[in-house]
Amino acid sequence: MGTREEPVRADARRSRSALLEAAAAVFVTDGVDAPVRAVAARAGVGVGTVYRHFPTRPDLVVAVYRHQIESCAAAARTCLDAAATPYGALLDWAGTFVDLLVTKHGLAGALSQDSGRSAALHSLFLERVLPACATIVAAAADAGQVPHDVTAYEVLRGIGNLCVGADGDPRYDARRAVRFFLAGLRVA
Amino acid sequence: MGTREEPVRADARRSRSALLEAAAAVFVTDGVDAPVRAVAARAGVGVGTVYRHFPTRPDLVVAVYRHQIESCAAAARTCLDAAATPYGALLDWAGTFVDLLVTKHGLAGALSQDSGRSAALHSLFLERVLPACATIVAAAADAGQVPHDVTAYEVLRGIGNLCVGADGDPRYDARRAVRFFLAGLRVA
DNA sequence: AGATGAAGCGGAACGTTGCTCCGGATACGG
DNA sequence: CCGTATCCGGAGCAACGTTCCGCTTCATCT
Repeated sequence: MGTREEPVRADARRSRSALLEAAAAVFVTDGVDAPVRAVAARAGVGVGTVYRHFPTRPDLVVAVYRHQIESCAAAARTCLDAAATPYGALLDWAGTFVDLLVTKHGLAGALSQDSGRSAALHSLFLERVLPACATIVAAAADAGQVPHDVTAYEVLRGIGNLCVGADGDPRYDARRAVRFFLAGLRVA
Repeated sequence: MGTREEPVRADARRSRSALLEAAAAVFVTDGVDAPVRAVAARAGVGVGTVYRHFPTRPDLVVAVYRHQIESCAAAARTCLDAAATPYGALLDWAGTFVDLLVTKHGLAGALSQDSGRSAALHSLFLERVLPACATIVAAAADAGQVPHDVTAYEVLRGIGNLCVGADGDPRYDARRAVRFFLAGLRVA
C-alpha cells in the first residue's frame, strides 16, 4: 500500500521538496483545487515531474497535508485526556478537525466526493483519523453520552460534509453547524 | 432574471422538450454531473442546441428539476398543517428535502459548490425553498422548539451538505445524519 | 577520471470537460 | 411560394488531469 520512499538521487529529492513547498503555497492562495500546472510552474518544474513524484493529483494533496491530518488524528488522544467528559472531548476534537477542513479551501469537498480518483485521500482519512474519531465515539458511547449505534464513520462523514464549501459564505458557519450536529448525537 | 419563454418555432419547441426528456433520463443513470454532450447525443441534437436553450449547464439542471424543487418547497405548507408541532413539520419536510437531494445523484454536490457558474441553481433554491424552510423554522422558533438565532439558511445548507455524496456509500445514511443535525437544533 | 546506464526531467500531446461561433437548414408570415 | 428571422449542428477553443518519450543528469563501477 503506502509506498514510503524518499528518492535516492539528489535532483529527485530537490524536485520533490520544491514541489511540496510550491503546492503548499499554491493551495493556500488558490485552494486545494488549484491546477497541477500552477504547482509545477511555481516549483519551476515540468508537469511530468509532478506526476513522477505524485501519480495522481490527490496524491499530491495527501502528501502536502499528511502531517496536519495525522496530527489532527493524534489530537484525539490529548482531547480525551484533557476534557472533563468523553463528549467534551468529542466537541474539542471536532473543533480541530473543522479547523483543518475549513482552513484548507476545498479539502472537505475533495474528501466527500468519491470519484475513485481520490482514493489516496480517502484511505488516508480512513486509516488515520477514522480510528481517532472511533476512540472518542466509543468512549462517549461507553459513558452513555451518545447512543451505542452511532458509528465513527458517520460522525466523521457528517462533520466533513458540514464543512464543504464553508469558506467565503458569511451566512453559513460550519463550526456552528457541527455543534448542532454533535448536540443531536447526545443522549438526553 | 428568470427568462420564462416557450420557443415560438415548432422545431425549437421539439428540441427543447427532447432535451429535457433526454437530460432527465441521463441524469438518472449517470448523475447530475453527466457531460452536456451525453445529453445532446441522447436527444439526437448538437451541443449548440443545448446551449441555445440552456445558456449554462446548471440552467439545464434547473430546468429538469424545477418542478420537483418547487413541489418540495410547497410541501413545507402541508407539513406545517399536517404535523402536530412545528418541529415535527421540520422533521417531515426535511425528509422530503433529503429525498429530493439523495435521489438525484450529485444534486446536493452541485448545490453546495458556489463556483459562480451555478448561479441559476443557487438562486432557484434561494428564491423557492429558502422561504419554505424559513416558514417552518420561524414557526418552530415561535413555538420555542428551536433557538431564535437559528437561520433558515444554515438549516438548508446544513441539510444540503449532509446529503453530499450520500448515494452509494452504505456506511453513511444521510437521513440519519440529518435527523441528528435537527435534533441538535431542538431546545431542551 | 571517465564511461555507463538507470533514474529523472520537461513539455508536447491526448482525451475530456464546459462553452462559443457561424455556415447552412428550416419553419413561419406574407 | 418565397423571403427572412430563427434555429440547428458540430467544429473549435481553453482549461483540466494525465501520459509519453527524447534528452539530461547523477550515482556507480572500473
